Amino acid sequence: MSQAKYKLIADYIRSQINKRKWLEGFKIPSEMELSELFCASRMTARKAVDLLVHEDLLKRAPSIGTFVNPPRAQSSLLEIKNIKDEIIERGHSHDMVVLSKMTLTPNTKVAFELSAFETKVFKIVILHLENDIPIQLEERYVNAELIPNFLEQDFSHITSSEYLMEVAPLSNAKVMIEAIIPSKILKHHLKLDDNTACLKITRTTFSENVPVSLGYLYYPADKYRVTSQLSVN
Amino acid sequence: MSQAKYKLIADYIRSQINKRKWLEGFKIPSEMELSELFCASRMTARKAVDLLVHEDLLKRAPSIGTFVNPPRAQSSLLEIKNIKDEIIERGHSHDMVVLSKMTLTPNTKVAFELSAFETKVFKIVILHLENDIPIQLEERYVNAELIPNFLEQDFSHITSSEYLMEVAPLSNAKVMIEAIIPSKILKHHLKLDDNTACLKITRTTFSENVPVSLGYLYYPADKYRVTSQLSVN
DNA sequence: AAGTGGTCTAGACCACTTG
DNA sequence: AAGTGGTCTAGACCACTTG
Repeated sequence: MSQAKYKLIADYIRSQINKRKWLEGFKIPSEMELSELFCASRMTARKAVDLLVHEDLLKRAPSIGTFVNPPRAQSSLLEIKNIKDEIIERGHSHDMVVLSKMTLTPNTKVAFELSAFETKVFKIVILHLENDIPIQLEERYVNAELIPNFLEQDFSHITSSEYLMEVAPLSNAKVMIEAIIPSKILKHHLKLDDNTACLKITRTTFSENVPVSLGYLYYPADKYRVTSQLSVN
Repeated sequence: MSQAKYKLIADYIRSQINKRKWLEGFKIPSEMELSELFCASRMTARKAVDLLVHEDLLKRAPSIGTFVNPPRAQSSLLEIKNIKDEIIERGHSHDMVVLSKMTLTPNTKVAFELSAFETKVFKIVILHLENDIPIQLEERYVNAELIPNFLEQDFSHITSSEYLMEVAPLSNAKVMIEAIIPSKILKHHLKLDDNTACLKITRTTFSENVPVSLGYLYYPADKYRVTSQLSVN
């Protein structure tokens, strides 16, 4: 299959950045230079740059040039996106390691959030890797009555979000973002040193206003941040 | 001020959607029709559509047409609330201590965010107290050319947000949330112990798409977290 | 004066879905 | 066969910053 020329140019720029040949603040070749380099018209080179500006990888400064933005995984709070899609969109590899699976009687907090006072809940702990580097530890509780086959899924291939989306389409969610000092076990799984904090996102998801799942998502603070654009009107 | 033609076309489409003349699922005029309607080339009409596809307002279906998307998920993180209003709403007392005020030549990062390559910026550092307990350290940079009287304000009585809102009404903002291990000086000002992380919110605010102000807001992680409700549709 | 990104034109060929 | 979006070209003029 053949790629569009502007995608080839974008891939080239992306790879220079990923390979750290072009670092933060680097002024990339001008649109004219790119178009000559790839025997393309300026509009085509420009389209490649447009793509990466939209991905927040580059930033334009009119009359001056186009520059590499600071690196870092980013995520928009607004979108209900799972970590896998986010990683794939960045063109990186995504892998999962299932650390544990169990059925249990929920503690007060979990029971309250899931309105699971009468039923058991399933718990899974999954480590998500981006290019083989830990990026998220997912600790998830699911109402066992609502999603009876949850534990039988192969969570090294399908994400919990994907499976839940299939069986209980998401209608809304409640999100909380906190900063924490990582516990020993978190430091171990996320390979954190003593100088790195941890971002904790707690997300309760609802299907038709019934709480289905509660997830505690832990991220290494040096590799992950949440971003959001907002506008008045 | 004159608008680019593609923006006019985009505004037209946006207004049709906002006025509910074009509803979810509606097939908008083809790129050829739009270009004829506005006496523009197809590439220009296409650029307008591109813009709205990126905003998630439209969706393309090759060979078929371009359609209006369902309304987007929304989040209360969107609310542009300042710390003072938040504290007052809780029925608590709010006080501010101005730690520093200065005029300086911006570093690369600040210059980028504020597009302040040619001008000086003002910097203020303010500690916000809720019931006499430190709740936010605000480090704010403001384009000195755009807001020339900024430093002369009495920031122990008016917040920077309130003043900025007066002189340069906010049109949109970019927000980033991170977790950090606090520096010594942060620990001191926020009275943090060694076991407490710090939530860092970076917010760039725009007035009519011109970046006006860049704020780094630091919160004690044990006293502050961000919450948000979001719903699909 | 030379270089930059921002915008725009008037064409072109393509693969694909539809009547 | 006619219509759609996807891609691409080889130009053009603009405002702006820089040497």
